[in-house]
Amino acid sequence: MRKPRRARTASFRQTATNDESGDLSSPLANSPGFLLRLAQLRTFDEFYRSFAGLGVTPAGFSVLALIAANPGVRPGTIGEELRMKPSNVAALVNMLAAAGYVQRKTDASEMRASLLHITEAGAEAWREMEQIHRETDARLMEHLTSTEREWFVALLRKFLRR
Amino acid sequence: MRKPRRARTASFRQTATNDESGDLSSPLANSPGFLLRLAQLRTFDEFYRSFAGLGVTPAGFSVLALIAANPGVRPGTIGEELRMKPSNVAALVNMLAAAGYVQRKTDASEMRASLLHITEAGAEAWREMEQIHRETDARLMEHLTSTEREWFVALLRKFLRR
DNA sequence: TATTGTTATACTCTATAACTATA
DNA sequence: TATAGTTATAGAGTATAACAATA
Repeated sequence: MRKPRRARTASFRQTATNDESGDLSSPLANSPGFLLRLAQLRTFDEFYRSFAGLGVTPAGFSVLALIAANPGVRPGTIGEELRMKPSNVAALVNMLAAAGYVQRKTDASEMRASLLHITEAGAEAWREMEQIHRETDARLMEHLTSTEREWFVALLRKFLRR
Repeated sequence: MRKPRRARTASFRQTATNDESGDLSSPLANSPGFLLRLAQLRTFDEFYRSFAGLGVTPAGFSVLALIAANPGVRPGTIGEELRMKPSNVAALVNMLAAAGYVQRKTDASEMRASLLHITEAGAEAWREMEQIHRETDARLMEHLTSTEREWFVALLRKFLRR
């Protein structure tokens, strides 16, 4: 359920346009798509560093977060929110259920749907993870000023709006 | 060498803090790590949409870009720059070589190293891809004003600096 | 017949290990 | 012995297909 993450260091110094320290020309150094890819790699690295030993992946963490904040939420809703396929949501819920963090119930008025609830153990684990996650995000952003952080999040949100 | 990408729609409307349109509470809606993850998913979706039929993945594209811009570059340098393991760089170079886009030569003064060069066919393919990539990035950013775009890229670069 | 969800499985990407050749 | 690169392979994540149950 875990995943090691390690890689030779990457670096993108900022110069007028693209190049790197030595003499390497990086034609993608200003490509938002490429930069987002590297940014997410860094994000996962930090996640695994913080959550080592907790037995959760980023995906599992995000599913648990949604269930904790929305008791009775349905798998389909989680999939839309997190852009996961229904089958993969089910697999993650299975793992969370096996860990004793989550329970499936069935909606009396909609017998097809299953309603996801967090258990007491799940709520406790979530409280701990929430704290670690806050610290992880803080570490991710530590090179930015507080104004830059606000802009960064706001721009990411606008980037995602459709 | 391709990869389909499709998912049920995700949406994060912006409100004061976190919630979603209906009534879903999204505790991660302001988490940079989570937002970066979604942003990259969108990036890959757009990439595959644009490059459908061209037989390149984002990774292969980025390797070709570096070789095109840096004739004689070495696999190790590419790995550092793109945060790929040496073994995976080799596999991608194999694919690009099989496509006739890239050639391996050996450095006379460093017989261990292999120097990567783009072929004529590769250069031509790259010119086409470069154009498509520019359009893809433009589409990605179309919801942002030009000031926001500059900020977004600048902040991503700063976020990645170490 | 369409929708919701689950299981099973195939495919792709990334990481690790073993190996060759050169320094 | 350490470094650069490659091959082979295992593991994790994601997608597709088939199915059951309900609407």
